[in-house]
Amino acid sequence: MARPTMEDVAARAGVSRALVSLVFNNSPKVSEHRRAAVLAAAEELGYQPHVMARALASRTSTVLGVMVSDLRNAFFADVIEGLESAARDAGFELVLNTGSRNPARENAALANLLSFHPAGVVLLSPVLPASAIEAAAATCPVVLVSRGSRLSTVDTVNDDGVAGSTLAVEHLISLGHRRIAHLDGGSATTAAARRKGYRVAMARHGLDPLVVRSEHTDVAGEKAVHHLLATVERREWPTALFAGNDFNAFGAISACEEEGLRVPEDISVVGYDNTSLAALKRVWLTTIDQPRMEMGRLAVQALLERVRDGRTTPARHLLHPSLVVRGTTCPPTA
Amino acid sequence: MARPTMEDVAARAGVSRALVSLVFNNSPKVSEHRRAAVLAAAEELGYQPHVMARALASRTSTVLGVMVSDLRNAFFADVIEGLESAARDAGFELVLNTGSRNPARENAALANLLSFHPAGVVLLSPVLPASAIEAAAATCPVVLVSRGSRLSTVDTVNDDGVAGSTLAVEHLISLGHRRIAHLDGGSATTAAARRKGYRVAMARHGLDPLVVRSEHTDVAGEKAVHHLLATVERREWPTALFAGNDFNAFGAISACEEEGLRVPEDISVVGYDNTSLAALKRVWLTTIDQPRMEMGRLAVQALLERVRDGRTTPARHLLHPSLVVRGTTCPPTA
DNA sequence: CTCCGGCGTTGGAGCGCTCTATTGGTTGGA
DNA sequence: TCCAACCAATAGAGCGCTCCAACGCCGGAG
Repeated sequence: MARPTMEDVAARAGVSRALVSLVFNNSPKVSEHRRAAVLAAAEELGYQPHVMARALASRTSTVLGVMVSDLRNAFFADVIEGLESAARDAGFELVLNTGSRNPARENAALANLLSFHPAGVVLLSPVLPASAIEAAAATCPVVLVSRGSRLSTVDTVNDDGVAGSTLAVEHLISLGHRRIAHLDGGSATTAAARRKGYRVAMARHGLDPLVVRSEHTDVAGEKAVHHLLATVERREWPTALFAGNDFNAFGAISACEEEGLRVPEDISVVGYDNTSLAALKRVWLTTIDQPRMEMGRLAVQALLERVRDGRTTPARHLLHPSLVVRGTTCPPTA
Repeated sequence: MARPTMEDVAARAGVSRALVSLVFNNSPKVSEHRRAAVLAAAEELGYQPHVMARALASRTSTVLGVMVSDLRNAFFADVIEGLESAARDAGFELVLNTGSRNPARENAALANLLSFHPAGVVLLSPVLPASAIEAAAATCPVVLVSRGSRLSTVDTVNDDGVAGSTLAVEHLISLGHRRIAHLDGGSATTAAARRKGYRVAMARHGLDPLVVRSEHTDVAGEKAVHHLLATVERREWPTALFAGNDFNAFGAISACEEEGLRVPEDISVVGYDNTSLAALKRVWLTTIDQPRMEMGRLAVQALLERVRDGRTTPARHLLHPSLVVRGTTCPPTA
């Protein structure tokens, strides 16, 4: 278990420890034959530089802390893949932590991350109070994903929920729909922007908005539709539904079918998020896709700009979502 | 950004650096009033011990490396939650990495993890060659999750796929089914055990097995069912399907409905994995649940036993899956 | 033949911490 | 009264590495 150190490599290669260090930081001022000797010795011993020792000595960290509010949410998995690939390219490593959408645990998780003295910290949709985020930002660069902030010390990466909703509504309108209801995401952080985009888009076309209070779950989507159909006169029924997210859409589709409405012939449904669920052949949901990997990459980039280029102005990335047309939308039947 | 060190705290509290160290390792041999003074000073300065420096000095690491072959798979998210909670309880931190189910990238990810000189490494369903795993095990304790191994230097944590299949088959038989087909998982690592359990359980009840080659995806499940129904005489059609996993089951259900078979009235379906998909109200799939969090916890425990208690014999955890009865199974209609 | 500049190389200090050995001060039993 | 025993506290070495200042060496200019 005792792993070889730089000293061991130096001894075996017949050089000084400093030279080994230079080789491993591929300094140009090392003669070719020495470099080869060092590399050979390292190879034979199975030597691998000690990240922590390096961090300590160089006073710079290659660690990027990542706090995920909810690992189970597949959305974050994609963002993390983006983070990971960007981090690897830049020579950084990720240290991951979960907060389970609980402020106290998120705080502990964040403290934990900070104890690594990381180069930067990425918070994925944290439920932390702004004060905690501000405190962290005093320590190292912080970037928020899927959560806004006014703090000038933190960067943010979000999808443009207003634009996403607009895409959904415009798509439905272009198909010929005019009575389009929105199943609202309630208290979810992303819900407000989506609702706003819906309202604005509807207004632009002179259409009356119809917002049904719901949540980002399949059960809520189901309930909302039953409620909607029960309270609205039949001939006033919407011909299209724009759900707050894919799960909600899934529940909404179930409810529609239970009510004897075929999707999409009788009623079109659009989701949001483009989760793996939406791509299942059976569901084949028309939905709004957020560039998740890209969001991860941008988060890392924002961090690096602060670390390497010394940027101090806040970066505000608002990414453009895109429409993924699948099988749950079609023109309304006259 | 310059963070306070132990030296700063010591100076402010009017004690030596060593005393501060003792306080932070809550040694019993520190007088109460000094402890209070140190804690107060640390609080005022916002001091937080530097994990890396500590690791270096103590020659022990509190880092647990985790390599996830595929972060997108929600299965691993649950396992990681288990790892995380167990690690936190034991005072360890997770360093995470992804391999994207690509041997070369997994190798790089593993090397990366090892450069932290972690206390141990958890590999979640790696596709790495055994030799790479063996090499890693020479460096620090290694535990494999959802992947077997003969190496005596590594521990393993798996679910008992044979037992899981048995549960599924016994459930169907107890409902009165006798013609039960299995939609095989093909090359997936877990498929062999599931297939075997199916065969054994069927044989025990004197029933003829019917294995349909498939994959762990919804599209494959759909295809398999269409193929099955096309090649088997109608009166010989199975009354129940045991799918290789939930996705496969989902596709299978779609296909059944397309063929005019109602689920579960005309045909029962059992999945495997109890993914979040299975719990969706619309799907409400009877399936086999793996104790994923528990698997994560056991993985950490296995590591700790090697690190702390010096265990050198391999641990082989085979966890018992359980049956989750939902809405896709019922007695066959005579 | 001496001197200088530059290159490849090295010693050593130090990053923030732990840990062993040791100090100085207090008790309590002989 | 003295010393062993004990306790709280500390000095200092060292973990594996980086980085700066300084070194020896060589070739070419003077």
